[in-house]
Amino acid sequence: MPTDEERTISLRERKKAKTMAMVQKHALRLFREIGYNATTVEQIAEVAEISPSTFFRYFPTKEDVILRDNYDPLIISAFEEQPLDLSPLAAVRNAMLLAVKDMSEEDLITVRERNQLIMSVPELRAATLNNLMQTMDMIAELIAKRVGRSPNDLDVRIFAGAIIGVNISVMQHHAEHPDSDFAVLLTEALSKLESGQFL
Amino acid sequence: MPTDEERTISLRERKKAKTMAMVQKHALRLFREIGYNATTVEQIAEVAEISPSTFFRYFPTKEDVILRDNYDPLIISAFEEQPLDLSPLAAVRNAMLLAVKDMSEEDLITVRERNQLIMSVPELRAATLNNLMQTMDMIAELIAKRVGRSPNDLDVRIFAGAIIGVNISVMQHHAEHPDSDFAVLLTEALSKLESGQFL
DNA sequence: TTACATTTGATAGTTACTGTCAAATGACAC
DNA sequence: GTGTCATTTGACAGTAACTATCAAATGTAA
Repeated sequence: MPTDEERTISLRERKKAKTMAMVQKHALRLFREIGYNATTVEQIAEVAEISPSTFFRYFPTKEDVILRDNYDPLIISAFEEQPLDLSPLAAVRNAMLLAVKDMSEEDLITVRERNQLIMSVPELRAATLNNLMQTMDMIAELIAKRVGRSPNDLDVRIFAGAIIGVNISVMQHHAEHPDSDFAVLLTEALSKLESGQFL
Repeated sequence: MPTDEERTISLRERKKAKTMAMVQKHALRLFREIGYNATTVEQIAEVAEISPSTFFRYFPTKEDVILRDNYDPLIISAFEEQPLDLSPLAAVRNAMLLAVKDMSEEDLITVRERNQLIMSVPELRAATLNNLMQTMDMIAELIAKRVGRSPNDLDVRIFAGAIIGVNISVMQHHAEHPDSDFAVLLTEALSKLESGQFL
């Protein structure tokens, strides 16, 4: 008995989604079991029962199998719902929190494990930081629109940079202290940024 | 007639330094002329008149030929000379500025060109951001010592993160606006961070 | 000049990734 | 169902960034 989704999404699309999920699952497992660099794409392809060519059709790089995520759109839509009387930073903070709060307990565990892996593998960390620059640009655009400035305005950019920098610290801390609550950490950190009183 | 340096440093060491400089010079030129990805290590080795094996002895990765720098030690020593009555952020700001001010006009041009290249090549940008995390850790350590806290203290880390984030924004802006004065930009940016009044 | 330590180049791998093409598979009209 | 078309897949042959190894070349120091 097909669900709603299965009715609207074609068999082809369903198979693709399934394959992609399987590949990611096996890849994450292998990376944790024998290490990121020690795991070859060939091995991943083998356990996921696809050819190496197909692997690269789904994921342009080996890194991508871990890094692919979609938080930015979530943040964008959450940000645009924030009341205009909030300060820019409060709006960003709420938007980021909403994106986190939307996740199930299970998702949070996955995210945490993923984060630990990323932070411990230089290649993954570098690629993640690179992605964060896109997020930074996105934040700059959102803020710029809100305060009626250009996204290229240096002040806007600095603001976005500080937010991302704080995020990186929190990610790092969270990877080292897995029991901490990411949402709480992030809220506090961004509040300190607003007051200018870090220490 | 050998100079002071030539007297204290062996022929072997002098040759190595010369080779390394040559390789970097040719690599930078080729990257700018035909692009980073289009330039192979083999090509660089050929024009620098060394074997590819030797290239990798000098530089562990192709990226490294561009990214290798030594600003951190400069910042450390400059930081430790800052009077204790300065705020932590003022001390960091002064230390970073001193590291920049120490450079000759020619150095500044090289740094600027290097920065433009780095920011325009994803691989180089990613690796640079990764390196900046080390700088972030270093700043956290310096600050921690100064205010008598642990380098793992989250507040200290957040502070260091914000500083690095601001730095990234300034680097990005400087790459897009080569005529701007990096030192001035950075000073203003870090001041805004201190007051908490970005916008 | 000799004896030793370090550096270099040649060679043969491995692995992430790219391009191409024919075979397999799903979509859709009938 | 059946045939036709578009999409997806796998096999194959490459490229380029590294890695490991070993003998030849070169600097060092007595």
